[in-house]
Amino acid sequence: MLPTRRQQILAAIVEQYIETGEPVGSKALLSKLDINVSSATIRNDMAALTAQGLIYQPHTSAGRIPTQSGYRYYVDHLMKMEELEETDRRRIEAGVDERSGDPEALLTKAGEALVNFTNFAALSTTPSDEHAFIKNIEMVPVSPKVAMVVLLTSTGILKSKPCRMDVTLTTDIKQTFDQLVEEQFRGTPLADINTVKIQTLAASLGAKALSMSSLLATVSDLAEMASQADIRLEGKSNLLGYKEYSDNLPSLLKFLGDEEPLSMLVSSGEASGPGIEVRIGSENRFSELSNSTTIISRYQIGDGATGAIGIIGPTRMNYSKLIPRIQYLTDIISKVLSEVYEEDTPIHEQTDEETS
Amino acid sequence: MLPTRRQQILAAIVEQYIETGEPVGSKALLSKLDINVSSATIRNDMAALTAQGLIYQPHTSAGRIPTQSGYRYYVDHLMKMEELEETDRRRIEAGVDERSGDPEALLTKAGEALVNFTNFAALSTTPSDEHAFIKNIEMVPVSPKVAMVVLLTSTGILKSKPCRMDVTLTTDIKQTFDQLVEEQFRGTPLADINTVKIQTLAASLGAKALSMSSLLATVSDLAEMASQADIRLEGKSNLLGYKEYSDNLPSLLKFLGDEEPLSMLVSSGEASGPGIEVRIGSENRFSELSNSTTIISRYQIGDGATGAIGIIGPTRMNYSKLIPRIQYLTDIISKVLSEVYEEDTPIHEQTDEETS
DNA sequence: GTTTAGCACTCAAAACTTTGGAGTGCTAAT
DNA sequence: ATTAGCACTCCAAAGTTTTGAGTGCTAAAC
Repeated sequence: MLPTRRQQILAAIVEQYIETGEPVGSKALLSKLDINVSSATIRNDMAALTAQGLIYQPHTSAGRIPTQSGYRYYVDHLMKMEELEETDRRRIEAGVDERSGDPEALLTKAGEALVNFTNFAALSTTPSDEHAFIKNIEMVPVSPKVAMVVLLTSTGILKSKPCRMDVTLTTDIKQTFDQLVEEQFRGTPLADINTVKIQTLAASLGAKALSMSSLLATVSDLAEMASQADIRLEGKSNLLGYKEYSDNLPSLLKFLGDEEPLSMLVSSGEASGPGIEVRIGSENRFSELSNSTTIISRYQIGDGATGAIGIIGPTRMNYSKLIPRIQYLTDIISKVLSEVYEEDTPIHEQTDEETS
Repeated sequence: MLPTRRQQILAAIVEQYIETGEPVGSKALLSKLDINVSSATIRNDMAALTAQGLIYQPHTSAGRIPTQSGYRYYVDHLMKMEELEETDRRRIEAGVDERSGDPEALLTKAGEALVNFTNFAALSTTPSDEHAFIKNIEMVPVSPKVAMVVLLTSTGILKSKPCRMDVTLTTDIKQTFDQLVEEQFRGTPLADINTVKIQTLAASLGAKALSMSSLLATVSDLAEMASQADIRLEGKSNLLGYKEYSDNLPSLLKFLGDEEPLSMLVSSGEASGPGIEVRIGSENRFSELSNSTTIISRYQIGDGATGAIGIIGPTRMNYSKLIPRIQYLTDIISKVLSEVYEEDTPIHEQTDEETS
């Protein structure tokens, strides 16, 4: 455990550096920390902190900058979370004002809100739930050989895809398909739809298999699409301008342009439930992020589907301000989505009885 | 009309400058243009071209750079379109390989393809058609008071929106709605759906109006959403790195982040049909684009819906190479989409007879 | 033992200077 | 109309100087 004064000094260095972006010298600390020691004493402490790897000098005659471990120590032990003002809350709420409860729209809005109030890049994923099931599948003819197939899940995710048929569409085909949906798909967990299931199903159709095959393949694709959360990243261009990125912007932007590493980034957290996770520099496992911090927060709908939102920015970011804000945004998302999607049971049948 | 040699000189300056980005001097031209005059002669011609405002010098002792008018003259009179190699064609085709014919997916892919082969920012709009009509509307309950409403148009655009009900959903409500869709909406041109129509319709429902009102409002919203093309811009971050933007990148990116000016940009072209339009510098009406060129090309599905794709980049771009490529990409888009959506008539009824 | 004043030292950044060369415009000759 | 020749301009790159913030160390003070 660090002596108190050294903790104060480290905290002051981190906060000052976050604010100004300039290396912090002993004199500057003196005025910031009204503490009754001389600059020489502070220099001694700074030398000790440097030896411990918590701060470093960019060159011999410069002030100190926090190292990655320095930030980590600060976040873990020294940081005081900044309380949210009422106006902050209201601004965050306004940013995700999406009354309809469409999860995709809401998450997009949340991402935009993060981009706006953090000035970093923001990522968001739609909810995914291994227990999600198919609520409905519709097939609508669009032209003689093309039908639009639409799948809706219990978590409110809607995916659609055109299906190009091998044969001309007939009402017969549509009826067969609708029946199949009714008997085989509605209520089925997404996880249960796989190529094996689709193939055995096709086999059982006998003569009708031919006309159904491309439709079934489309259903399978849609189930696949709906079960994996999609991830989006916004505000990449916010990252320009941060001088810590001036060297390696191209490689960072390229990295962020790919979906795959991003979703690894999101999913690689502790598999545990909700919570906020701060990864500093190389704690993100990707070399492209070695001078970035990610703050990723998980939301949960009722006690079912989960997803994440978060930001990516330079390690020099205002942790004590951002963390509570992201936390609050996450809480709102959980709340709004839970209101709409909490009850897992389809109401179709229930209301049937009620009204009769 | 410019004398032939001056034309040659202007063309050579434009081409050389496009290639290297450096001001072009008289000696450099001498070797590029094997022409039997001395550098002094060329200098005289260059002085004349400068006087006419077609080229300029960044400073007294530098070579020449094309002005906006210089580029314009080049594009209008001097440029030789570069023929497409077979491999180019194939690469472009591969870039938009989207067999399904979903217009939104296809246009997104086309935008990505443009981003990749031009290294600029690319914009694309989904098709919009004032004669488009409603193909189908589905309403699927999601929770006791929320239904997902999905609208599909004759042009293959699918829009969905959750609708939060004032009352609990019942099968009765669903039946009423489905009947309404059948009788009032299916086949109706999108342009005919407006708040007046919705209100008169609601009035005619009598007692049922209350339970229908939010659903009808949602339908109205969806029709609105479906009738206006959405526009997307990709590859903004490609614009980093061009030194012509090093000053005013932030304002440019901010401008490109807004949808509204972008759609004005796309729609402000001559209202005429298909065709490719090159706007250089201030020919784009926005001050933020004063050192950018936009190349915007319109595609058309059959003889109905139209949309646009295009690029935004610095005025220093390879016009003779890009224009034919964008043209070719446009042709492909038109062709692929026409194949699927050309026939405007719903086939539901036709096939009914065929199979009976 | 911890703290402090004082001083020599270091080094990056900014300001300034030097140099080289590409390119021009002009003039007088062809 | 074209050209050779020359004086001139001015940027860019490289080199130089100046400045000042900040350090580490030492020896004295608490």
